[in-house]
Amino acid sequence: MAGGQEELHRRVGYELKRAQSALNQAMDRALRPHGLTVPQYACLELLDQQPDLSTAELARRAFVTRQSMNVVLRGLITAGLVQRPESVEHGRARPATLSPAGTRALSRARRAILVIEKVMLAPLSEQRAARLLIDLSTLTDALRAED
Amino acid sequence: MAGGQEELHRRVGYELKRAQSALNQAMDRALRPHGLTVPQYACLELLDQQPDLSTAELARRAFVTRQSMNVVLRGLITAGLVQRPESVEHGRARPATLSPAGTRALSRARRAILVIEKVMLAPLSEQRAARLLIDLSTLTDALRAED
DNA sequence: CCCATGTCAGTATTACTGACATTG
DNA sequence: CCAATGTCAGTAGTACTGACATGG
Repeated sequence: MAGGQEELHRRVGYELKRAQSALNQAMDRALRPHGLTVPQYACLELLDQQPDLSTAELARRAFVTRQSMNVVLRGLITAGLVQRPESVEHGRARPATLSPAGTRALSRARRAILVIEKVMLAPLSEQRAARLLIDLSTLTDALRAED
Repeated sequence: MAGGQEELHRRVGYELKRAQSALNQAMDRALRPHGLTVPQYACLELLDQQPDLSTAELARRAFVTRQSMNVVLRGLITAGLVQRPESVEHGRARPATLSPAGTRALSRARRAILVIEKVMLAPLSEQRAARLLIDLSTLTDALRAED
């Protein structure tokens, strides 16, 4: 109950930032040879997991605004990795899907990323890694519940 | 040994990003009324913990380049929160320090940030929070060791 | 009317690389 | 000569806000 909690509080932001910074840098280095940025890779993963997502939906899942996601998406379309219909019969949302080239690019990029994630988790036991993910998720939910 | 590890690997990047995104957003909202950005606040904290750091040293501790830190620092100097000597007797490094106004601004901002960090850690026991920080640090070190 | 979406426009901040002079 | 620092310049990519039209 003493100052121990204060210390924890002061460090959680720092450790999170440090971890994300290291991961981001490592991912960026790994993706560069593939001509992808980290947000672009994230977008490809989202579309692979669930095709036909709209820009707005992709934005929510990547934690950015529609406008930012639109820029990322445009880059991927220009590169021929993502396709979107010019118009749709119903509604405004134009669902995006991976092109064959996009699927191939994601496949290659994913291999590089998996190596990084494996290295990162290597020092932890499987149980401990699982608990880490749960706790991270708990933190996030606590923050988002404050809105 | 089965596909369980694959699953963990696939999720660690996502959970880290999600947590950082939520924290960043919350901090940004909390700091805006104080006229500070997240990197600016981080810089003030670093200078409070250890005054007279050079731009390059601040950059290393904030995980950015000298050039980026210089921009952040210039904003803080313009706002009158940080002071740097025009020239130094010895060497090139110009140590930065908090001005009285900077100390006051940091003090106010820190209160807002501590609330956020407290909310974030509230769902975890002290022991579990401590373990989380240790594990995060371990992950980061594993990544950085790869360079 | 309301809400979500897509999109245009403008801007800010952070962040990077490259280059160069300076200091020890 | 070399390493670290500060700094100028240019650029990229992400991200934001504001605004407006459209579709259900």
